[in-house]
Amino acid sequence: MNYWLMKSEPEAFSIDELARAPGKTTCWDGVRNYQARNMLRDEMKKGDLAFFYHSNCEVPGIVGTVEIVREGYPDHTAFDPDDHHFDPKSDPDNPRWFMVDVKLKKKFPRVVSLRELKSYADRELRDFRLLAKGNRLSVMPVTKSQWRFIESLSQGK
DNA sequence: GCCAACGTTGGC
DNA sequence: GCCAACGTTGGC
Repeated sequence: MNYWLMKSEPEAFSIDELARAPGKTTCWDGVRNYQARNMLRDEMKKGDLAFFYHSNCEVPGIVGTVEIVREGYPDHTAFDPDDHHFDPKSDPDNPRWFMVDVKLKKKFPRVVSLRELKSYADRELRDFRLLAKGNRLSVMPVTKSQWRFIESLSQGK
């Protein structure tokens, strides 16, 4: 089993919206970056777990966990001219963009903020991709030890 | 709203 | 294949 981190702008889609969604499940659409696409399409497996990260907001940080419940399949929003994520270059017969389905596992009792995560950048989170210089990936791998550490942070104060 | 750091596009 | 111009991301 592998671990991941997935970013979403809460203004576009927040963890509370996921909690209200039917079956607490949603398709993770709109990823338009090839590196992230490859992970969604090829590497994420059913049963994998991912952190839900709120980006571009007042307190950016990790707000909970989700489970991958459906593996990579074509992102249909790329085919819809009226959709914000429409991409004329994605052909239904040869889709360029992919998505997975995720189900809410747990909303953390508190936000583990980016600011807090950064305070461990020289220690437990030394190689955390989120903290790497210039990192803009919206989907990225997390190691097991990083996962455990951040989960334990979310339980404490 | 600003802007640095990227990624993509397209002319040549 | 180079690279300038442009668009996006996302913290602050």
